This record gives sequence, structure tokens and C-alpha cells, in this order.
Amino acid sequence: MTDSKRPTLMDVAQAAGVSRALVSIVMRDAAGASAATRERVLEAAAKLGYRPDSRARMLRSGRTRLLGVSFSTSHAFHAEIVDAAYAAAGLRGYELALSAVASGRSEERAAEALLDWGCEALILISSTLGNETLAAYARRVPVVSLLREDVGETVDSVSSDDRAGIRIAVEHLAGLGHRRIVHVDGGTAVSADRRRTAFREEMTRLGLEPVVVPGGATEEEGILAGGLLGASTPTAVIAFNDRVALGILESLRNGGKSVPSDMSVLGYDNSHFARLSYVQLSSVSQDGPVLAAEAVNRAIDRAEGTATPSRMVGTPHLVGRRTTAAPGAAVAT
Amino acid sequence: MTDSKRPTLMDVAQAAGVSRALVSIVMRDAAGASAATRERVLEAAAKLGYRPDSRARMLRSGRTRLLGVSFSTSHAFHAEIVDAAYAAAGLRGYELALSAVASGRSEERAAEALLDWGCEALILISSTLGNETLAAYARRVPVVSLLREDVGETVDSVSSDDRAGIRIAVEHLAGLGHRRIVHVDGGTAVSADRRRTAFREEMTRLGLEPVVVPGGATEEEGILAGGLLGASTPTAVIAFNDRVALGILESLRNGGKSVPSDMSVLGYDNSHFARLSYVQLSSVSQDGPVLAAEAVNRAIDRAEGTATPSRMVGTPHLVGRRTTAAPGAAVAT
DNA sequence: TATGTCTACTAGAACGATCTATACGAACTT
DNA sequence: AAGTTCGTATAGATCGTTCTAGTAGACATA
Repeated sequence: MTDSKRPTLMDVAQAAGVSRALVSIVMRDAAGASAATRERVLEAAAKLGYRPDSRARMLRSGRTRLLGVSFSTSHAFHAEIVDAAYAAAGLRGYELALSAVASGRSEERAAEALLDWGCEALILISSTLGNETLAAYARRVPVVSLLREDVGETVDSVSSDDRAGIRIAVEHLAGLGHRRIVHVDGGTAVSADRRRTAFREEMTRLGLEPVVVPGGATEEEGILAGGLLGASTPTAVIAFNDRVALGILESLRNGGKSVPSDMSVLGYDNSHFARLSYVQLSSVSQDGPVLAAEAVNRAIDRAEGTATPSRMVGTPHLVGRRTTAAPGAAVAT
Repeated sequence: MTDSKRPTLMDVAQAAGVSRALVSIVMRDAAGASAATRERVLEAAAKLGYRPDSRARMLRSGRTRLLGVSFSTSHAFHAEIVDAAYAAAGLRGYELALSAVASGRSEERAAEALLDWGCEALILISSTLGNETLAAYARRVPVVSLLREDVGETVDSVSSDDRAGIRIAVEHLAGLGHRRIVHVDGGTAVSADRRRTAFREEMTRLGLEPVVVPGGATEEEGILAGGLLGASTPTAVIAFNDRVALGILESLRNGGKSVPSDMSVLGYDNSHFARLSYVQLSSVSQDGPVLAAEAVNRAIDRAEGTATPSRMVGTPHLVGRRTTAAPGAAVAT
């Protein structure tokens, strides 16, 4: 049913009565063809429905103008990042090759597929690969780690300053008058350690007692953590991320507490659902899309040989919504 | 910093003291090499860190063993489908090439990228392309439309029976004793029309009055719809999807109604968050992952020429959780 | 001894593009 | 009139594989 073979340069050349090389020139829109023939060739190409075979093109030219991005199907916010990456890559004339880490598919597998495809650089989103593995990839092509730091000398990293994020969070709540602030941590999640210690340090810096409650990365764990909150009678919680915050909100709601009058809840990530009208979760934003664009630009700069490995750390900012207020404040309507 | 050129067949051949062709035979693990040389070649390849260049391989062999999948970064459930598709493709020795439709990136753009890459078949998830466009693609390679029907003669489709899904939903609620059931529809979303008319027909079949309230595809629209519910004093709602159901739940909660005693709420999609402990949303499941596997197998069968275009319609099933019960039932604990 | 059939291997032509080198006029110098 | 330059066009090599056709040697058969 399908046309057994797609048209090639040769077919177009014959149709237009010129050589293959000239058609190539026209298709790449390089110098060396007159306006008249250019038009004739384009016309023939359009009539045949010709599209250059990118594999052949890549093979010969060496340049693929392809950026490999590995992401996870289980992290919703990766989608937002991929979205932004497409935009940034498009601006510089690059295409993205996506490879997902999925159920039966490891990050190594995903990355190696990208390598086999001839990507000129790799962008790994919240990678969990060991530094030796990363270095091995970096020996082949430039590698940019997005939202994961401490990645070795040879690998670029674009991440968000977790310490600053936590500082902003603590200062926001302390500024509202809170004294008993609890951190529900991220358990074994990627940047959980960093945020936990940052929390301890910031709190002690302000002369407050840092209470940490074990949490995780999902709503379920937020609910569990919500139940453990009472012990220290806090007036505010900083959650590891928005999903955990959502669980905490639910747990408080079930316990008959109202937010923010009985308890302020602050999320992290400023994810899509934090913005929903009925959630209105105050949250620390890492500006994922901005970081994604930055990562893409690094990757391209490295691929084009105009840069050496570097690390960039973005500063998060606070997005205040309805779940944080002065302790005991009247319920927002 | 990066090795300027990766090793090729030639390099391995020289290192092992054999011809390129023989190395090729070993790498593909085809017949025609002795066990001894086979081992010698593999050793040399490993030492050099050789990986076959998939572009060159594809170019020459014609076969890419590549399935193109287009998905949207803005639909969370596409991730689940991609996940399942990877597994199914892996079983048959195929790789997936992903191309996202994102902010500045149309579905045409995404699909054409996949075509340029030499995919042997295309799987389009909830495509919004016109049938002429689909047919044009189908002239090049087999195309399978996933979760979108009415797609023309030349295109395969794997979808879910919306009519059956709605029937199951209506029967579930009617079986529990509900008489006044409302459907909050999907507005302009893909299968909204189908579900709406199915609802009307099923309700009248049971001698019940079919009340439809305008909705949409997101939580926000669910909240709005929730406010419009009171007019007809229903005891149960069938939402267009889980996100809308979540909005309805929220709206009911704000109005002081309790679920399911005052109102039963039924979602559609059985999405990830419907399963969360604090949501426990009853929902009609389309078995997305199962359909995905089916789509992959169709695509491969078509690509290998062992099948002609066909349409398959999966039957959804009901997943009962905590948000549906007999009218006036005691609140579940 | 001649013939055939294996197995293990190789040379060289593809695949569809790009790139380098070169040819051919026409126009412009000198 | 001969030499130079320029714009346009082409032949043929090349990228890293796979594939076809064929060779060389071992061994068995007639």
C-alpha cells in the first residue's frame, strides 16, 4: 500500500534535468545555483514529494544538528522541560532526539540510543548515572546534566541552587512571623540531602530549631508525613516538592486544620498543578523551562566547540499563593 | 576534549586482522564466522569501544527497526502510553523514536521529523491531524492512530469503545440506584462528542432523563461545572475525564457536599492520580498501556508487510473506588 | 583424479546524501 | 588576443555500514 521507495536526490535531479550535486545545493540552500534553476529544482522536488533522508545527510556531513535528551516518563515535570528544550533548540536550528527512561529501560540504555543516533550532545534530565558513566559519555560527546549537580569535571551542569531555594523558603515563612517551621524531606530523592541540610543550616542561622520529618517525592508520602506533623506543633511546613505538599494539604484537611490559618504549607517546583485555582499552592520555583533553555544553549555551544565544560546554578524564586500567610491569619476567601 | 572520531568497522577489522565484512557479520551475529574469529573480533571491538553507527546501518540495510511515536508534552497520560510502547517494541526487537508536539511545534512537524528519520511505521497518540494529512503519511509508511478513530481507510486505528465506556458508567450508577445522573462533557476535546451522545442514548434507553452540563478537559473546568450541577439536583455525575472529576470533587467539597453520600462522582481514564489514596476516584479505565502495546504490534505487523490496515476497538472497564456508592449511603471511612 | 559441497572469509558495489575538485562559458582585464 | 575572474554546473570520491558474488581451502564422493 505504501510507496515502496521514497524519492531520492537522483529522482529529483532527473525530473529537473540537472545533476544530483546541484539538487543538493538547492536543498541545503547553499551558494552555487542560479535563481532560475533553483526554482525549477524546488518545483520538481515538491512535485515528487521529496524529503532529504536525514540519515544519509548525517552520515556524509558528520553534522547531525541533533541534541539528545533523556527524560523520564514517570516525572511529570520533565514534560515541561522537554517542551522548553524544543523551543530553545529550534531557535538555533537544532532538532531534539528524545529517549525516555521507562519501566524496563535504564538510563544507560536511553543514553546509548542517543549516542548511536549520532547526537552532537547529550542533555540528561535529573540523571542518576554514576560519575564514571557520565565521564565515559563525555569522552564521546559533550554532556550537559540538567537539575543534577556534582557531576565531575568533564560534564556540564545546569541546576538550581537548592540552598538558595530553601533559604528563600525559610525567610519567607520567618518573615511572616513563623517560628516553628518543619521540613518534610524528600527521602532518597535526588536533591533531598542538599535541601535537608540547607534547611538545618538556615534555621539555625535564624536561631530557630530545625525539625525534619521524613517524607518522599509523592502525595502518598505527603499524607503520611502530614500525620507526623502534630508532634512538634509547627505553624508552617516546607515540603520537598509540590506533590508532597499536596499530600500534606490533604492530610491537614482530613484532620480538620485549615490552611493557611492553622498551618502554612510551602511547596517546591511550582509545578503545573500548584497553579490550579483550587490548589493555589505557594511554591519555590526552579524555573525549569529557563534552565532547560540554558542547558540547550550550553550543549550547542559545547558541540560547536566554542565552550568548555562549565556549571551554571540558577537562583530559584518564591511564588506566593494562598497556602502561606502569617500564623493565625484569617482564612483567605 | 571529546574523541574527535568514533571507531568504525574498519578500525575493528584492522585491530582483529580481518576484513570489514567479517566484522559486520560478527556484529550482526549472522552466520559465516568461526567461533574463534568471532571471539577475537568481539574482543577487539570491546577494546576499542566500538558501537555500530546506526545511521550508516539504516542507510544501507533499508531496515531501521524504528517505530516513530508522536506524543504531546501537555497530556500527562501520554507518558504512561509511551512507557508501555517501549516495553512492547522491545519485545519484538524494535526501538522507538519519539517526537513531541510541544508549544511551538505542530503535530505535522513532529510526524515529519519521524518520517525523515526513516521510521518504518508511525504511531500517533490522540492525533488531531486531518484525514488527508494522515492519508498522505500513510502513503509513505504504515500509520497507526492511537485513541483517535474515524481516521480513513488507509490508516490503522487502535481506540477505546467510548460508547461501551459510557454504557458501563451509566449502568454502574443506575445499578447503584441512581436516577438523576448528569454528564459533565468534554467540550471540544477529541472524543467528547462521542461520549456525550452515547450518554444521551444510554440514559434514554434506561428511561432516564439525560442531563448534560458543559465541561472541558481540566480541573478548572470541572470546578466551574461543579457549580452548575445543583440546578438538576442530581445524585451522580459522570465526568468527561479524571481531571474534570477532580475539579468537580473540589467544587462539591467547597459546597459542603460529601462524596459519595450526597453525590457519586465517576471519572474516565483511570489516570495515575485517580489511584492516589486520598482521591480514590472511581473511574472508567481505557487500559491505555494495553492499547499502546496493541498499537505497537499493529505497527510492526504492518511494517513487516504481514497485515493490512485494520481498526481495533478495546473495551473499557470500570474501576470502582470510593467516590461512587448508592445514593444516600453512609460515608465510607 | 576430477568433481562437488561445505565452511570461512573477502573484495567491491551499493545506500543517499555531501564535498572537493574541476570544467565551461561569459564577462572583464590588460 | 590572451589571460583572469566569476558564476553556474557536474563528476566522482566519500561517510560507515550491509550485501552480493565470489575465492580458497578442506573434505567427501564418484
